[in-house]
Amino acid sequence: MAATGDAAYIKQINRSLILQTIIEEKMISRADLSKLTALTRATISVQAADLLDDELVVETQLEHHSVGRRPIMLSINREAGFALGIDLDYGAMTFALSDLLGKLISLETVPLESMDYDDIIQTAAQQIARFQEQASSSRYGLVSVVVGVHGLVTLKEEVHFVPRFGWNNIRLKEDLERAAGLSITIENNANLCSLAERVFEHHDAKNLLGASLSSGIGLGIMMNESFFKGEDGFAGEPGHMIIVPNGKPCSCGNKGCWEQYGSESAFYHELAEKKGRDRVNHDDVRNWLQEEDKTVIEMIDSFIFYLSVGLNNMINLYNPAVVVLNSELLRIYPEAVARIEENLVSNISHYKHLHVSNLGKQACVLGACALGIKQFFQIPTLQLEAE
Amino acid sequence: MAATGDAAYIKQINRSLILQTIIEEKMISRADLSKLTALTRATISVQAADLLDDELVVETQLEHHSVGRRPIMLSINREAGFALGIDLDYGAMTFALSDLLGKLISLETVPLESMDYDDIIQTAAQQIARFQEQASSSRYGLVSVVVGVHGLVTLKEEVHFVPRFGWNNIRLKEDLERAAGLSITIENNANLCSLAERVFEHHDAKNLLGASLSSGIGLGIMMNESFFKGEDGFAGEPGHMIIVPNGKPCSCGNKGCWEQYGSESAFYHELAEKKGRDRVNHDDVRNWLQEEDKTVIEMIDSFIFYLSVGLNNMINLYNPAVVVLNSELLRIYPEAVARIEENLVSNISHYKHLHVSNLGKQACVLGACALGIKQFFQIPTLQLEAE
DNA sequence: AATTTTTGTTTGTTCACTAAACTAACCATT
DNA sequence: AATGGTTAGTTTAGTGAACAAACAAAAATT
Repeated sequence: MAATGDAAYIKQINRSLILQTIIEEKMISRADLSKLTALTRATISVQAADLLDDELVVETQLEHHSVGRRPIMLSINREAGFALGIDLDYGAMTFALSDLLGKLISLETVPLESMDYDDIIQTAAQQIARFQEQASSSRYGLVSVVVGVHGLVTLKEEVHFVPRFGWNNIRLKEDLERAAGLSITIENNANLCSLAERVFEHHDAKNLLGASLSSGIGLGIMMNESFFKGEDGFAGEPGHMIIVPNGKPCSCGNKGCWEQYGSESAFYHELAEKKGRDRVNHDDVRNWLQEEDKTVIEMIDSFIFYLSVGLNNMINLYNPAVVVLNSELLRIYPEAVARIEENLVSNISHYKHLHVSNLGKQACVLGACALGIKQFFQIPTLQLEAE
Repeated sequence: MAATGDAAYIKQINRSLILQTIIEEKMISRADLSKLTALTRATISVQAADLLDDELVVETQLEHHSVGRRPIMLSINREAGFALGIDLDYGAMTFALSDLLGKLISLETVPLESMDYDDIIQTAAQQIARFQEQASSSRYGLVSVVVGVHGLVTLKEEVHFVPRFGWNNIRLKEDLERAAGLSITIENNANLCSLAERVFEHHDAKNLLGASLSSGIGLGIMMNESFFKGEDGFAGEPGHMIIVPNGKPCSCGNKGCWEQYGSESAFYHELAEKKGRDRVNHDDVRNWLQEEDKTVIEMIDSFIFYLSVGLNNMINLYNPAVVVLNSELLRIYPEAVARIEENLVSNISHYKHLHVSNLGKQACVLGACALGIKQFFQIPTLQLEAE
């Protein structure tokens, strides 16, 4: 059983604390680390020596214009290793390589021609090998590979269900690890998006919801610096929350699910019907909006009403500090946030801020890199600059 | 800043682990503790000596019928102190005194004649003093006083809002601590109910939802052995989840909130209307059910439909292992669970078990005692026998 | 040049753990 | 009764990481 405590455990705790403080402060002396962490200067010196030895931090001499001995500044050796984040989306895989402070080194999107599982594994493995080669000259090489999957992922990182690919209970982790020859982390894409918002954008939000609106509605829940996953890892499926009893039928077996009313594809689908078209896309909507097309504005208002109903429910259930909506549609509708907030009037709902994401489609890969960095440093919280 | 590690911290971690193991195993030797905790026998001996010294555990010699030296069994000194749990409900306060293993020593309900805040504080303080006297001969006396409040409680234990009492931003903790002269913990009643279910009933459910249906719908969320509270402490207010857009108006300012459809009082209210009565109560419904009254059965079915809609939503958002419904109404309708489960058919919803609570109205005070015991022993998880 | 101030290192102590040897107590067999 | 085997619990020596305090280094101020 047992997670017992011993000296090594203490040292690990304090090492994490020190690393985390260095990342937050960007550049800091041993003396200041001692003040911030409440560890003695002696302890800091020993730990700093270990970190220097491991090449995880570097020393810098700055000029100094106050009394006392000049401090030796410590900062993260950001190129000691690299993190690879992968967004395994329908139709395309996106790869992001970042340094240890989350700065993007390269960002590439590879279209997925084949839907065949083995082909996808092969393509991914080839790309991973390429990035591994690119990172190989650094001290630690590729420190992590994290794959974002647009579906249900269990606590054991098994892929339980991915609607667009038609995958059921796939052992993606094992298959990809075998093909690529290194350890891989599988995570739900909405979780990665919410982590990205937390790490790169909302440094004050300890409790954050990230909702991705596209074909369905994905929800990433960051509470107290960690993902909220529930018993199996399936927490946060708000798309199948019933908001209209006996409403539109849904593929899940129920009627009136939120994603039949509040997802972007529901919006496009209904708009196409109203416009008597086969399909409409993002650019059509943008043009209609510039022309102040009445039908479109009415439909957006209706969309926002149903969106707000679901948001109201999530806010009541999770009490987040910040809610981030990742939606291409809302990005082109400047009043979106104001319009939604007009609907969030209950005196029970408590949240601090509602935003439309700035990270957009990069959120998933950025979150994947961030997760890899967190794991590598073994730190519970991470705050980085997007550049 | 900083929660740093040092030797004392290690010792505390291992002490908690040992105490928790003794509670789980009820009676265990040092040698077996060593096996279960992976600490060496030497370490266990030192810690056991401390615990004996603190009178938190006692030694027992049992007869023994196998080879080798006879073990000295350790078990919790259950009467070293007592926990007091208080349910501050509208109209009545319930007090439960338990030993350190959660066995009820006394259970008393005091009607609240006055609604005046100061009178309530006075009454509570007097009762607390009585129980403190009762516990005073033990080594630690009253080790904790936990008050369950039927409303929103912040992370700092401020009472933000209690509908039935009309309280807003009340400093109940401070006022009661001053009047009673000891430290007091304030907690939301639904949280305490869910803790009680976890501690006394569902020992395998790491992730549990406890929903209390009465005048409103309260939700206690136990995830990974701790309360899920959100940014302010207000997470889990499903009563104000909108399940009927533009539905019945609610006091919260929205329309179509779940508690207008799925709470017991909504049910009674609507039934009274249908029956052309001023009001109906629990016994009326029980009688009608025995007579197989058609109106009542129809109405229960409708109630269960709306109840299921909300449960479906909570299950999708939290992915719990176990959902416990605390409802007097459902207790007298034996098919309740089966009927609800007929509605939970989505292939996205994941939960393991749905139950109607056995603890009923005692859940809150039992959970309050359990919380006090957890705090006193400083252990993250607790499993006790209800007797 | 001497003084003050701050940074970082060195030395010695404390504390909780482990490992291994030891003592204690019991059963089984001869 | 004596011996051997087995399990329970204690003692002792050693390790690692923290802390405290003294010390050394380096800069600005006087």
